[in-house]
Amino acid sequence: MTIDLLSRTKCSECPIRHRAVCAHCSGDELDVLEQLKSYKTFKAGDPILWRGDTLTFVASLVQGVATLGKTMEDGRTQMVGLLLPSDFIGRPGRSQIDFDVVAVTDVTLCCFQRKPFEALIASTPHVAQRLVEMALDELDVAREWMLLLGRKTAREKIATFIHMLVQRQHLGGAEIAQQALVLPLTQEQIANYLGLTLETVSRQLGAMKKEGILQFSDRRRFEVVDFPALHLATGDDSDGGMLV
Amino acid sequence: MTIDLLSRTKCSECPIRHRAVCAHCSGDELDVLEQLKSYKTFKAGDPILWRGDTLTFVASLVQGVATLGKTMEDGRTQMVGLLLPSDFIGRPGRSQIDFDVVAVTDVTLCCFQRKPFEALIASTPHVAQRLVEMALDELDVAREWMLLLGRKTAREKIATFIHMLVQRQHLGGAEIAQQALVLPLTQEQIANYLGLTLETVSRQLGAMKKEGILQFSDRRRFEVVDFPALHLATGDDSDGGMLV
DNA sequence: CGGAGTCTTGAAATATGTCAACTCCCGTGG
DNA sequence: CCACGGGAGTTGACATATTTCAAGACTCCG
Repeated sequence: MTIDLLSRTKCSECPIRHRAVCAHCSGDELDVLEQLKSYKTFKAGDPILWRGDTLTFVASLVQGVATLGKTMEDGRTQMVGLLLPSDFIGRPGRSQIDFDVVAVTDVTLCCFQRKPFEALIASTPHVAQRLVEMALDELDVAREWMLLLGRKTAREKIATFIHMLVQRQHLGGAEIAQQALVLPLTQEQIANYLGLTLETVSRQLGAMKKEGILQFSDRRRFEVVDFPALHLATGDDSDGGMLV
Repeated sequence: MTIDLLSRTKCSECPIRHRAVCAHCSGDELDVLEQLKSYKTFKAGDPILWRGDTLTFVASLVQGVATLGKTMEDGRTQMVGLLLPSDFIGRPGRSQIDFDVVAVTDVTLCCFQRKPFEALIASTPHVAQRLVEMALDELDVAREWMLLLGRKTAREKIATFIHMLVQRQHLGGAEIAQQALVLPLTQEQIANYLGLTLETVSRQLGAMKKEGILQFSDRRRFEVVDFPALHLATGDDSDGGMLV
C-alpha cells in the first residue's frame, strides 16, 4: 500500500464525482471533502482490509477493482461483493467489517479518516443521504445475488454475471452493447463469486463461446455477440430485456 | 388484511419498543409516532406486499413471522429475508420493493403512511439513525446468507438455520439454550430459504434428530439437545461458540 | 370420517464437484 | 534471445451430493 500525497485530483475533476458518496454535494461541500481526503494505492492482489480489522478510514474506490470475500475455516470462500469505481468502503457507525477486502487489479482509493468523516456526516446531510442510498442499493444487489446463489444453474449464473458486467460498464455512459468488455476477474475469482468451481466456469464460458453468444479476442477481452441470447440465458424475465 | 383501529397499544408498552425502528426514541418522540401509527393485521398466508407494488406505508412487524421472497418465471423461489418481531418493512426514499412480503403466521404490523413518515425522519435524527443501523444489519445478514447459499452443504445450511433461530430467540432476553423452540416455517419454506428442496430438508432434519442433536416433541416444537454438535455442524468457526 | 396439506422415505437421474493431466501464456533470469 | 517456471485456463473421466420422481404415512380440521 502506498500513500500518494501528490496526485490529488481536484474533486470537481474526479472521474467518479457524480456517482460516489459525494454525488449530491455542492461546491462548498466538495471543498470540505477536498481538505480531508488522501489517496492510497494498492497493487493487484494486495489485501486492503482484513475481516475484523478496526476501520481507521473509509474510502471511495476511484480506480480498479476490489472484492469483498468471506472465507470458511476449511478454505472455502465466497465473494459477497464486487467493488468497481465509485463504490464505497466502510460504514457509518461501524468500526469493523466481517469480510476481507482485496484489490484484484491495481487500485486507487480516495480515503477519509473515519472519525473526521463521521463527524462530517452529521453536518453534511447530502453525504449522509447518499450513504443511505448506497447501502440500500447494496442490499438490493445482495438479495439479487442470493437468488442467483440459491436457485440458478451454472449457466444462468455465468450469464447473469456477464449481463451484470455489461450493465455496469454502460452505467459509465458508454455506448450500448456490442463493444469490447473486460473480465475483471480470473475464472477462479468468478467461481468464488458465483458459488461454483473454476472448472465449471471454464466449461460454461466455453459453451457460450461455442454457441456464438460471446467472442473472445484475448483471454480477458471479449464481446457479447448475441445479447438477446445472453439475456435469455440469465433465467430472468423472458421479455427481450433492453434489447436493440 | 384488516385495519385495527381499536387495540392501539401505547408505544411505551409495546413489546418491540427497544428493538424496533423507534428504539432510540425519547418519550416526546414516541408521542409523535403514537399519533401517526395504526395497526394492520394479516392472516397466515396473506400477501403483505407484492414485488413492484408502490409502497404506501412502512411498518414495524410487531407480532408473527413474514418472509421476503423472490420468484423466477418458471416458479423457482428463493427467500431473501425472514422478518421477525421488531423487523422493519420499507425503505427511506424508496417507493418500491423488488421482492414479495408474505405473512407466514398471523401478523400484526405497526404502520406509518410513507410520506408523513419520511417527513418525520428529517426531523427525528434518532429514527433516521436507527434506520441506517438496521439497513446495515440487514446487509450483514444478507452477506452471511450468501456464504451459506454459495458454499455450505445441505447439512451445514440446516444447522446454520437452526443456530440462527436459537440466537434470535435469545435476543428477546430469553434463557440460554435447552428450551423449547418453534420452527416458524414449514419445511418447504425452510427449503426456499436455504436454496434446497423440501425432501433434502426433511432428510437432514431427520438425520440430526437421529443423531440426538435435536429432539422434536411436536412436528413444530423442538429442542436443541446437543448445542456444541449443532454449532460444529454449521461449518462456522470451530471454537465451541457461546457454549455453556 | 374424509381430505388436503405436510412430512417421510426410497430409487433413480443429473448437475456439478473432484481429481488429474495437459496446454497456453507471459514475464523472469540466465 | 531462449529456456524456464508458474499462473491461468482447458479438457476428460469419474465421484457424489442433491434433486427429481413417486408412493405412502401422518395430522390436523372441517
